[in-house]
Amino acid sequence: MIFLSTYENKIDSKGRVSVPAAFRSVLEVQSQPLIITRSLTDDCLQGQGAQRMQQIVEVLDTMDALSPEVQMLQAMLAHAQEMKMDSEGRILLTEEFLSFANLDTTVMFVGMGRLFEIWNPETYRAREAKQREQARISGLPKLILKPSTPSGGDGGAM
Amino acid sequence: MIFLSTYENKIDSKGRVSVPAAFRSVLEVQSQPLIITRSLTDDCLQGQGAQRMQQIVEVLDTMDALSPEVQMLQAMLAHAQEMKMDSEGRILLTEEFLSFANLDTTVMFVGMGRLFEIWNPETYRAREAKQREQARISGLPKLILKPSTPSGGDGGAM
DNA sequence: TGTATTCCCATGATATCCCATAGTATCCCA
DNA sequence: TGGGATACTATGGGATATCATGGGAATACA
Repeated sequence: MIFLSTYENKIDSKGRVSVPAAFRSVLEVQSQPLIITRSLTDDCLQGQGAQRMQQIVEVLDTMDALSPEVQMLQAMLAHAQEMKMDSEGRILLTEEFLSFANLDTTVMFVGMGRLFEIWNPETYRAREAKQREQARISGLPKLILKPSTPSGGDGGAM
Repeated sequence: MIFLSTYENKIDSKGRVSVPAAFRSVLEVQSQPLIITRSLTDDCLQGQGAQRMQQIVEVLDTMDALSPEVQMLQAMLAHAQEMKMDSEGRILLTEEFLSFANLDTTVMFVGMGRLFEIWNPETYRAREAKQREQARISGLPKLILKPSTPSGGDGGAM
Protein backbone atom coordinates (compact mmCIF):
# COMPACT_ATOMS: atom_id res chain seq x y z
CA MET A 1 0.00 0.00 0.00
CA ILE A 2 1.65 3.20 -1.17
CA PHE A 3 0.65 6.81 -1.81
CA LEU A 4 -0.35 7.34 -5.44
CA SER A 5 -2.06 9.97 -7.58
CA THR A 6 -2.86 13.59 -6.79
CA TYR A 7 -5.86 15.24 -5.17
CA GLU A 8 -6.89 18.84 -4.79
CA ASN A 9 -8.85 19.70 -1.63
CA LYS A 10 -10.10 22.90 -0.08
CA ILE A 11 -9.22 24.53 3.19
CA ASP A 12 -12.47 25.48 4.91
CA SER A 13 -13.21 28.51 7.05
CA LYS A 14 -11.91 26.78 10.17
CA GLY A 15 -8.66 25.87 8.48
CA ARG A 16 -9.46 22.20 8.02
CA VAL A 17 -8.48 20.06 5.00
CA SER A 18 -9.64 16.56 4.16
CA VAL A 19 -6.80 14.13 3.71
CA PRO A 20 -7.74 12.16 0.57
CA ALA A 21 -9.52 8.93 1.47
CA ALA A 22 -7.00 6.89 -0.50
CA PHE A 23 -4.14 8.30 1.58
CA ARG A 24 -6.02 7.76 4.82
CA SER A 25 -6.52 4.12 4.04
CA VAL A 26 -2.80 3.66 3.44
CA LEU A 27 -2.19 4.96 6.96
CA GLU A 28 -5.07 2.96 8.40
CA VAL A 29 -3.78 -0.29 6.93
CA GLN A 30 -0.48 0.34 8.68
CA SER A 31 -2.43 1.68 11.67
CA GLN A 32 -0.05 4.59 11.87
CA PRO A 33 -0.67 8.19 12.76
CA LEU A 34 0.09 10.83 10.16
CA ILE A 35 3.19 12.92 10.62
CA ILE A 36 3.77 16.09 8.68
CA THR A 37 7.15 17.73 8.20
CA ARG A 38 8.65 20.49 6.12
CA SER A 39 10.40 19.40 2.97
CA LEU A 40 14.14 20.01 3.03
CA THR A 41 14.27 20.70 -0.67
CA ASP A 42 11.03 22.46 -1.64
CA ASP A 43 8.43 24.84 -0.30
CA CYS A 44 6.03 22.05 0.51
CA LEU A 45 5.05 19.74 3.32
CA GLN A 46 5.55 16.02 3.52
CA GLY A 47 3.19 13.51 5.07
CA GLN A 48 4.08 9.99 6.10
CA GLY A 49 3.42 7.29 8.62
CA ALA A 50 5.17 7.56 11.96
CA GLN A 51 7.29 4.59 11.06
CA ARG A 52 9.15 6.50 8.40
CA MET A 53 10.18 9.10 10.95
CA GLN A 54 11.50 6.28 13.05
CA GLN A 55 13.57 5.08 10.10
CA ILE A 56 15.04 8.53 9.58
CA VAL A 57 16.09 8.69 13.21
CA GLU A 58 17.76 5.32 12.88
CA VAL A 59 19.69 6.47 9.83
CA LEU A 60 20.84 9.55 11.72
CA ASP A 61 22.16 7.29 14.46
CA THR A 62 24.62 5.85 11.99
CA MET A 63 25.97 9.25 10.96
CA ASP A 64 28.31 11.71 12.62
CA ALA A 65 26.09 13.36 15.19
CA LEU A 66 28.04 16.62 15.08
CA SER A 67 28.22 17.00 11.32
CA PRO A 68 26.34 19.80 9.56
CA GLU A 69 24.58 17.20 7.44
CA VAL A 70 22.98 15.58 10.44
CA GLN A 71 22.03 18.91 11.90
CA MET A 72 20.33 19.80 8.66
CA LEU A 73 18.41 16.56 8.64
CA GLN A 74 17.47 17.05 12.27
CA ALA A 75 15.74 20.25 11.26
CA MET A 76 13.17 18.07 9.57
CA LEU A 77 12.42 16.40 12.87
CA ALA A 78 12.28 19.70 14.71
CA HIS A 79 9.38 20.86 12.62
CA ALA A 80 7.65 17.52 12.40
CA GLN A 81 4.23 17.21 13.92
CA GLU A 82 1.81 14.40 14.56
CA MET A 83 -1.57 15.34 13.13
CA LYS A 84 -4.87 14.49 14.74
CA MET A 85 -7.63 13.63 12.36
CA ASP A 86 -11.30 14.23 13.01
CA SER A 87 -13.92 11.58 12.29
CA GLU A 88 -14.26 12.89 8.71
CA GLY A 89 -10.54 12.53 8.02
CA ARG A 90 -9.64 16.21 8.21
CA ILE A 91 -6.54 17.77 9.70
CA LEU A 92 -5.84 21.26 10.92
CA LEU A 93 -2.66 22.76 9.51
CA THR A 94 -0.79 25.12 11.79
CA GLU A 95 0.00 28.68 10.83
CA GLU A 96 3.64 27.67 10.51
CA PHE A 97 2.84 24.93 7.98
CA LEU A 98 0.47 27.13 6.00
CA SER A 99 2.99 29.92 5.57
CA PHE A 100 5.91 27.60 4.92
CA ALA A 101 4.13 26.00 1.96
CA ASN A 102 2.31 29.18 0.85
CA LEU A 103 -1.09 27.60 1.29
CA ASP A 104 -4.32 29.55 1.28
CA THR A 105 -7.57 28.17 -0.10
CA THR A 106 -6.66 24.99 -1.93
CA VAL A 107 -4.02 22.37 -1.32
CA MET A 108 -2.70 19.65 -3.56
CA PHE A 109 -1.92 16.22 -2.16
CA VAL A 110 0.70 14.49 -4.26
CA GLY A 111 1.34 10.76 -3.82
CA MET A 112 5.02 9.84 -3.96
CA GLY A 113 5.11 6.23 -2.86
CA ARG A 114 6.35 6.03 0.72
CA LEU A 115 5.23 9.56 1.45
CA PHE A 116 3.04 12.26 0.03
CA GLU A 117 3.54 15.97 -0.38
CA ILE A 118 1.27 18.92 0.23
CA TRP A 119 1.62 21.82 -2.21
CA ASN A 120 0.05 25.02 -3.22
CA PRO A 121 -1.51 23.82 -6.51
CA GLU A 122 0.01 26.59 -8.60
CA THR A 123 3.45 26.13 -7.13
CA TYR A 124 3.25 22.43 -7.79
CA ARG A 125 2.24 22.81 -11.39
CA ALA A 126 5.10 25.25 -11.92
CA ARG A 127 7.55 22.79 -10.47
CA GLU A 128 6.17 19.99 -12.57
CA ALA A 129 6.63 22.04 -15.70
CA LYS A 130 10.19 22.77 -14.65
CA GLN A 131 10.85 19.07 -14.15
CA ARG A 132 9.46 18.24 -17.54
CA GLU A 133 11.74 20.84 -19.06
CA GLN A 134 14.68 19.33 -17.21
CA ALA A 135 13.75 15.88 -18.46
CA ARG A 136 13.70 17.14 -22.01
CA ILE A 137 17.17 18.64 -21.66
CA SER A 138 19.00 15.97 -19.77
CA GLY A 139 16.67 13.03 -20.23
CA LEU A 140 14.98 10.94 -17.63
CA PRO A 141 17.07 9.23 -15.01
CA LYS A 142 17.53 5.55 -15.59
CA LEU A 143 15.25 3.19 -13.78
CA ILE A 144 16.22 -0.43 -14.06
CA LEU A 145 13.73 -2.62 -12.31
CA LYS A 146 15.47 -5.86 -12.97
CA PRO A 147 19.23 -5.58 -13.17
CA SER A 148 20.71 -7.90 -15.77
CA THR A 149 23.15 -9.31 -13.21
CA PRO A 150 21.02 -10.56 -10.33
CA SER A 151 24.18 -11.19 -8.26
CA GLY A 152 24.77 -7.64 -7.03
CA GLY A 153 21.83 -7.19 -4.73
CA ASP A 154 21.94 -3.47 -5.35
CA GLY A 155 18.57 -3.52 -6.95
CA GLY A 156 19.04 0.10 -7.78
CA ALA A 157 19.69 1.90 -10.94
CA MET A 158 20.66 5.36 -11.95
CA MET B 1 0.21 -14.79 -19.01
CA ILE B 2 0.74 -11.52 -20.90
CA PHE B 3 -1.34 -8.77 -22.44
CA LEU B 4 -2.04 -9.51 -26.10
CA SER B 5 -4.21 -8.21 -28.93
CA THR B 6 -6.24 -5.01 -29.13
CA TYR B 7 -9.81 -4.22 -28.11
CA GLU B 8 -12.03 -1.23 -28.68
CA ASN B 9 -14.53 -0.46 -25.90
CA LYS B 10 -16.98 2.33 -25.24
CA ILE B 11 -17.05 4.85 -22.45
CA ASP B 12 -20.61 4.91 -21.08
CA SER B 13 -22.60 7.88 -19.83
CA LYS B 14 -21.13 7.54 -16.35
CA GLY B 15 -17.58 7.46 -17.68
CA ARG B 16 -17.03 3.75 -17.22
CA VAL B 17 -15.09 1.47 -19.58
CA SER B 18 -14.91 -2.30 -19.54
CA VAL B 19 -11.38 -3.61 -19.29
CA PRO B 20 -11.20 -6.42 -21.87
CA ALA B 21 -11.87 -9.77 -20.23
CA ALA B 22 -8.58 -11.16 -21.53
CA PHE B 23 -6.65 -8.39 -19.78
CA ARG B 24 -8.63 -8.82 -16.60
CA SER B 25 -7.77 -12.48 -16.42
CA VAL B 26 -4.07 -11.66 -16.70
CA LEU B 27 -4.41 -9.51 -13.61
CA GLU B 28 -6.62 -12.03 -11.84
CA VAL B 29 -4.09 -14.82 -12.33
CA GLN B 30 -1.51 -12.63 -10.62
CA SER B 31 -4.22 -11.47 -8.21
CA GLN B 32 -3.01 -7.92 -8.63
CA PRO B 33 -4.97 -4.71 -8.75
CA LEU B 34 -4.70 -2.64 -11.91
CA ILE B 35 -2.59 0.48 -11.88
CA ILE B 36 -2.84 3.07 -14.59
CA THR B 37 -0.16 5.65 -15.31
CA ARG B 38 0.55 8.27 -17.92
CA SER B 39 3.00 7.19 -20.57
CA LEU B 40 6.28 9.08 -20.38
CA THR B 41 6.71 9.02 -24.14
CA ASP B 42 3.24 9.16 -25.74
CA ASP B 43 -0.18 10.66 -25.23
CA CYS B 44 -1.61 7.45 -23.90
CA LEU B 45 -2.12 5.62 -20.64
CA GLN B 46 -0.44 2.46 -19.47
CA GLY B 47 -1.97 -0.31 -17.42
CA GLN B 48 -0.07 -2.87 -15.38
CA GLY B 49 -0.19 -4.91 -12.23
CA ALA B 50 0.52 -3.17 -8.94
CA GLN B 51 3.71 -5.15 -8.61
CA ARG B 52 5.46 -2.87 -11.05
CA MET B 53 4.77 0.18 -8.90
CA GLN B 54 5.96 -1.71 -5.88
CA GLN B 55 9.23 -2.43 -7.66
CA ILE B 56 9.74 1.22 -8.50
CA VAL B 57 9.21 2.25 -4.90
CA GLU B 58 11.66 -0.36 -3.71
CA VAL B 59 14.30 0.90 -6.11
CA LEU B 60 13.71 4.43 -4.85
CA ASP B 61 14.27 3.24 -1.29
CA THR B 62 17.85 2.40 -2.19
CA MET B 63 18.56 5.83 -3.65
CA ASP B 64 19.22 9.24 -2.13
CA ALA B 65 15.78 10.46 -1.16
CA LEU B 66 16.79 14.10 -1.58
CA SER B 67 18.36 13.82 -5.03
CA PRO B 68 16.73 15.42 -8.08
CA GLU B 69 16.75 12.04 -9.82
CA VAL B 70 14.55 10.48 -7.18
CA GLN B 71 12.25 13.47 -7.21
CA MET B 72 11.82 13.14 -10.92
CA LEU B 73 10.96 9.47 -10.64
CA GLN B 74 8.57 10.17 -7.80
CA ALA B 75 6.69 12.50 -10.12
CA MET B 76 5.79 9.40 -12.07
CA LEU B 77 3.98 8.05 -9.03
CA ALA B 78 2.05 11.28 -8.67
CA HIS B 79 0.19 10.47 -11.85
CA ALA B 80 -0.30 6.79 -11.21
CA GLN B 81 -3.53 5.48 -9.81
CA GLU B 82 -4.86 2.21 -8.52
CA MET B 83 -8.12 1.50 -10.30
CA LYS B 84 -11.12 -0.04 -8.60
CA MET B 85 -12.97 -2.42 -10.82
CA ASP B 86 -16.67 -3.06 -10.43
CA SER B 87 -18.09 -6.57 -10.54
CA GLU B 88 -18.49 -6.26 -14.31
CA GLY B 89 -14.82 -5.42 -14.81
CA ARG B 90 -15.25 -1.74 -15.53
CA ILE B 91 -13.06 1.13 -14.41
CA LEU B 92 -13.77 4.82 -14.09
CA LEU B 93 -11.17 7.01 -15.76
CA THR B 94 -10.56 10.35 -14.09
CA GLU B 95 -10.86 13.63 -15.91
CA GLU B 96 -7.09 13.95 -15.79
CA PHE B 97 -6.57 10.63 -17.55
CA LEU B 98 -9.25 11.32 -20.14
CA SER B 99 -7.79 14.63 -21.17
CA PHE B 100 -4.19 13.43 -21.08
CA ALA B 101 -4.93 10.67 -23.58
CA ASN B 102 -7.54 12.65 -25.55
CA LEU B 103 -10.25 10.11 -24.86
CA ASP B 104 -13.93 10.72 -25.43
CA THR B 105 -16.34 8.01 -26.51
CA THR B 106 -14.22 5.03 -27.45
CA VAL B 107 -10.92 3.73 -26.13
CA MET B 108 -8.50 1.24 -27.57
CA PHE B 109 -6.78 -1.28 -25.33
CA VAL B 110 -3.48 -2.39 -26.82
CA GLY B 111 -1.70 -5.41 -25.38
CA MET B 112 2.06 -4.93 -25.10
CA GLY B 113 3.15 -7.98 -23.15
CA ARG B 114 4.01 -6.94 -19.60
CA LEU B 115 1.71 -3.97 -19.81
CA PHE B 116 -1.06 -2.63 -21.99
CA GLU B 117 -1.78 0.82 -23.32
CA ILE B 118 -4.97 2.82 -23.59
CA TRP B 119 -5.30 5.03 -26.67
CA ASN B 120 -7.73 7.16 -28.51
CA PRO B 121 -8.40 4.76 -31.43
CA GLU B 122 -7.69 7.37 -34.09
CA THR B 123 -4.48 8.54 -32.46
CA TYR B 124 -3.33 4.97 -32.19
CA ARG B 125 -3.97 4.11 -35.81
CA ALA B 126 -2.15 7.25 -36.88
CA ARG B 127 0.83 6.34 -34.79
CA GLU B 128 0.86 2.80 -36.06
CA ALA B 129 0.99 4.03 -39.63
CA LYS B 130 3.82 6.39 -38.72
CA GLN B 131 5.79 3.56 -37.14
CA ARG B 132 5.43 1.41 -40.21
CA GLU B 133 6.70 4.30 -42.28
CA GLN B 134 9.64 4.72 -39.93
CA ALA B 135 10.48 1.05 -40.25
CA ARG B 136 10.61 1.30 -44.00
CA ILE B 137 13.03 4.23 -43.82
CA SER B 138 15.41 3.25 -41.06
CA GLY B 139 14.87 -0.48 -40.88
CA LEU B 140 13.68 -2.68 -38.06
CA PRO B 141 15.24 -2.86 -34.62
CA LYS B 142 17.00 -6.04 -33.61
CA LEU B 143 14.99 -8.72 -31.91
CA ILE B 144 16.98 -11.20 -29.89
CA LEU B 145 14.74 -13.75 -28.25
CA LYS B 146 17.38 -15.63 -26.38
CA PRO B 147 20.10 -13.51 -24.81
CA SER B 148 23.41 -15.19 -24.06
CA THR B 149 22.83 -15.01 -20.27
CA PRO B 150 19.50 -16.65 -19.57
CA SER B 151 18.09 -15.31 -16.30
CA GLY B 152 15.68 -18.09 -15.56
CA GLY B 153 12.56 -18.44 -17.58
CA ASP B 154 9.63 -16.14 -17.35
CA GLY B 155 11.16 -14.19 -14.47
CA GLY B 156 8.15 -11.98 -14.20
CA ALA B 157 9.80 -8.61 -14.48
CA MET B 158 8.39 -5.93 -16.68
C1' DT C 1 -15.23 34.67 29.74
C1' DG C 2 -13.78 34.68 25.28
C1' DT C 3 -11.26 32.04 21.86
C1' DA C 4 -9.86 27.97 19.62
C1' DT C 5 -10.37 23.33 19.03
C1' DT C 6 -13.01 19.05 18.77
C1' DC C 7 -17.25 16.43 18.17
C1' DC C 8 -21.23 15.49 15.69
C1' DC C 9 -24.72 15.74 12.21
C1' DA C 10 -26.23 17.50 7.52
C1' DT C 11 -25.70 17.77 2.50
C1' DG C 12 -24.75 17.46 -2.45
C1' DA C 13 -21.92 15.31 -5.61
C1' DT C 14 -19.91 11.42 -7.15
C1' DA C 15 -18.50 6.61 -7.11
C1' DT C 16 -19.85 2.01 -6.36
C1' DC C 17 -22.99 -1.89 -6.04
C1' DC C 18 -26.20 -4.78 -8.06
C1' DC C 19 -29.40 -6.40 -11.35
C1' DA C 20 -30.85 -6.53 -16.26
C1' DT C 21 -30.13 -7.31 -21.32
C1' DA C 22 -28.58 -8.02 -25.92
C1' DG C 23 -25.15 -9.79 -28.70
C1' DT C 24 -21.63 -13.10 -29.39
C1' DA C 25 -18.82 -16.97 -28.64
C1' DT C 26 -18.59 -21.59 -26.77
C1' DC C 27 -20.22 -26.02 -25.69
C1' DC C 28 -22.55 -30.34 -26.35
C1' DC C 29 -24.85 -33.95 -28.35
C1' DA C 30 -27.29 -35.91 -32.06
C1' DT D 1 -20.76 -31.63 -38.72
C1' DG D 2 -24.70 -28.95 -37.60
C1' DG D 3 -27.48 -26.36 -34.68
C1' DG D 4 -29.73 -25.39 -30.54
C1' DA D 5 -28.62 -24.59 -25.64
C1' DT D 6 -25.58 -22.30 -22.60
C1' DA D 7 -22.05 -19.17 -20.79
C1' DC D 8 -19.74 -15.01 -21.14
C1' DT D 9 -19.04 -10.37 -22.66
C1' DA D 10 -19.80 -5.46 -22.98
C1' DT D 11 -23.13 -2.19 -21.85
C1' DG D 12 -27.11 0.24 -19.42
C1' DG D 13 -29.39 2.19 -15.37
C1' DG D 14 -31.61 2.55 -10.66
C1' DA D 15 -30.40 2.16 -5.81
C1' DT D 16 -26.95 2.77 -2.34
C1' DA D 17 -22.58 4.07 -0.15
C1' DT D 18 -18.77 7.09 0.23
C1' DC D 19 -16.53 11.38 -0.24
C1' DA D 20 -15.37 16.20 0.58
C1' DT D 21 -17.29 19.98 2.69
C1' DG D 22 -20.14 23.01 5.77
C1' DG D 23 -21.71 24.48 10.18
C1' DG D 24 -23.85 24.20 15.00
C1' DA D 25 -22.97 22.78 19.52
C1' DA D 26 -20.02 20.97 23.11
C1' DT D 27 -15.61 21.08 25.13
C1' DA D 28 -11.04 22.51 26.38
C1' DC D 29 -7.92 26.28 27.33
C1' DA D 30 -6.01 30.30 29.22
